[in-house]
Amino acid sequence: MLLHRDVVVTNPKKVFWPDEGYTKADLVAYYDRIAPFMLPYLKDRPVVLTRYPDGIKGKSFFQKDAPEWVPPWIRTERVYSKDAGRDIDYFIVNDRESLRYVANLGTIPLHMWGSRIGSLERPDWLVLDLDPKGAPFTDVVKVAHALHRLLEELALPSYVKTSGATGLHILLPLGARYDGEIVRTFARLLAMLGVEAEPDISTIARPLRSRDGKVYVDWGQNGHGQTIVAPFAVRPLPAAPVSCPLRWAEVTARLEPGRFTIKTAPARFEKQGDPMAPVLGAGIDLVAALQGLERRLGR
DNA sequence: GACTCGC
DNA sequence: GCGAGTCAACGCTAC
DNA sequence: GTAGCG
Ligand SMILES: [Mn+2]
Ligand SMILES: [Mn+2]
Repeated sequence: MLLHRDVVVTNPKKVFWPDEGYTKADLVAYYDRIAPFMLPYLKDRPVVLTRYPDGIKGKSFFQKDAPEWVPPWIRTERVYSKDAGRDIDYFIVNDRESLRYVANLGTIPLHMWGSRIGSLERPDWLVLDLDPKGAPFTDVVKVAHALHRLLEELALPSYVKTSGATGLHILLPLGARYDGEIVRTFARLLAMLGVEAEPDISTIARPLRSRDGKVYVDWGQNGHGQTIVAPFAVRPLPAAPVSCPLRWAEVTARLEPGRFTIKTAPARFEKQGDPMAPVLGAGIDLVAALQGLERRLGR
């Protein structure tokens, strides 16, 4: 492997979260400490950085294309973008120093593809993103439970995390077994069934104005080049909350997603381990799942 | 945040 | 050596 | 073709 140099934090005392006084050094220290839990998810995936070089109150921008000047030990992978009509050299964050490097660029959240280099057309998970738009978080919990019940009926394993902001993400393991197009279709079907179970409080309608007060069941992040906020990613919000893997038993009306921050999350996972880790393991049998759904519709 | 350019 | 200027996103659906 | 959304 190319020789790494240790990433020295530039401007370590720069305040990134003014209300709390958290600094850029705090951000990098968090990513450094959570790396053992976070890196398995990032491994071999194109990532999208959301950079806030002047902290959460400053101007931000997305970054997909790694500049020419990144050090040679930073891995990048070239992926053709049809829409942009060009190649993009995505950052690949497979080790602690690379994570420290992108954090030092002022990256607060990292988003990641659902698929890996070598199997870019076959995602490792299906994701449903439950987003309250003016809805109470307790409604997000209700919709999550409706989906969890449905998935249990179908004998499908699922894992849940906070988005770090106001929503929840439900992931099903796929093990890169299926083409993204099929996955997308199945995700839309699951989203529709979730809304069917909780029609008064959820929707799959895309326009923001038409979903006010409801939980948006977003299946659209399943697809080529689509991303989700990585588990353990930090959000540019007061208190520096993080996307936090949960046990299903924790998903109750009393769940407070804001409790999980760069200050509280590391101890939690060092103590309890990561309940979402199995999503990276063996994938479900989609054909059997569709047969199960057919039986269910027959009743 | 980090690079390049002009002075 | 310094300040100024520049750059850092795309995929997809619904209309 | 593109506005809207993530
Ligand atoms: Mn969301
Ligand atoms: Mn700056």
